[in-house]
Amino acid sequence: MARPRKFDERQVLDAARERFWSGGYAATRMEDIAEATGLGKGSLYGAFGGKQALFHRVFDDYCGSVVEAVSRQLCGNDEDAYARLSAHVYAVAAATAADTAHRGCLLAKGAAELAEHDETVAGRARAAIEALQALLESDIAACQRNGDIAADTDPGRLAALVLAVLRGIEALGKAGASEETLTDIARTALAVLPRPAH
Amino acid sequence: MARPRKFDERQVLDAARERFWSGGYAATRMEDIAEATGLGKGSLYGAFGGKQALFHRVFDDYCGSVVEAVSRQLCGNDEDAYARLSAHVYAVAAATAADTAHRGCLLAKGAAELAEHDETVAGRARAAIEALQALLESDIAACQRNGDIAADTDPGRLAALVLAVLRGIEALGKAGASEETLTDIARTALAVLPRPAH
DNA sequence: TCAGTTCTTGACTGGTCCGTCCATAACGCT
DNA sequence: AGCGTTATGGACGGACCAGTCAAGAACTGA
Repeated sequence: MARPRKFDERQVLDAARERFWSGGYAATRMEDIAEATGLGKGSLYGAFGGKQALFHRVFDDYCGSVVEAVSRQLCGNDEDAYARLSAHVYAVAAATAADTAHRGCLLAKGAAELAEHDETVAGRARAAIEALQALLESDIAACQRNGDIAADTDPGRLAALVLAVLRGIEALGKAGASEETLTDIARTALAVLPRPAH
Repeated sequence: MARPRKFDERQVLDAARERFWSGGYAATRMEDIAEATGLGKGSLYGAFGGKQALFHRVFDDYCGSVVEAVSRQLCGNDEDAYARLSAHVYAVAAATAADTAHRGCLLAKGAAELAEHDETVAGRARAAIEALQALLESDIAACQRNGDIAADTDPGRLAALVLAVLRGIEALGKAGASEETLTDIARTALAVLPRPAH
């Protein structure tokens, strides 16, 4: 009936994410995104509404995909729960160190720039953080059931601590800490988690 | 000989910091700062050179004052080293929770927005982080000498971990974590630090 | 009091950027 | 093929903003 879209929405969102991620919200121009995708500005506005709406869409997608990725890394049986936790913590350190451009995480960057004045961004960031904490808590509880972590500590508190360490690794990576430092932090954090008495 | 300045440089820097802190670099207009201080734009440019130069100045001052404040909190004799460490960790959690506007720390916010594209900001942030780590390490070493923390763990690594936790507390606070959560993280972090065997 | 220097102010410039608009293109249905 | 509908793309409007400039103000030393 009507003229079909020539572009793939997914690709446009990916390109937009790339731009917002490296430049930040304020410093990214809609024209940058238009050029990056080959679209005209009219199409961009027609499809997504405007700069803020586009960012919200990108931010939502990003938060969702982060939570989903962590969920895949942390869900499983009790026997491997500690191995999954350990792998996840090291993976965050490695990924942060590998991010030589020091862009950090879009979740952190977007929240830092906009959360104070944009309730939508703030709410979405809060929800993502809570989801991550819940995933960690459930994995840590599994570790406790399997005897890999002392059962006398509240798993929620340990999860909050681990989450803080992970976000801290991000932050230090952005400030230029070396891969060695970040890996050391990951190792030390895992090492200080309370082990059950034998 | 010449006409003296009517304004206090310190007050202008404070006002500028306030604006950059809540709005971010890109979203703050030089005119905002001019209005906040009652100065004309010409005076601002005459005294500080430009927007970027002014931000660098503000950022430098902020980093310096943070390091200095932490230094005051953490330096002292070995007997009180653990008490100082503990007080500092709780203080960061409390300060983050008290920051209801969720602006976080200008060091983190400025680095998040600009470090990728501004080598001066990146370098200054890195230097500040290293200074904070050194302060923590020296206090933790004092704790070890005094028998409050197990001496068989490298103080540098513990310091890096504590620093990551502190930065993580900041990040979670910005994402909307409750005061209770933040205080719990502080408590748990202190609790998991290795104690010497009796 | 006058000269010389530095500070102040706000209007102005040149450029940037968000968002709109419109002429045109592509498609399916009848 | 003709028509209605939706997508495209680029030019345009209007607002905003960093930085400049020129005219005048404030001060000191002679």
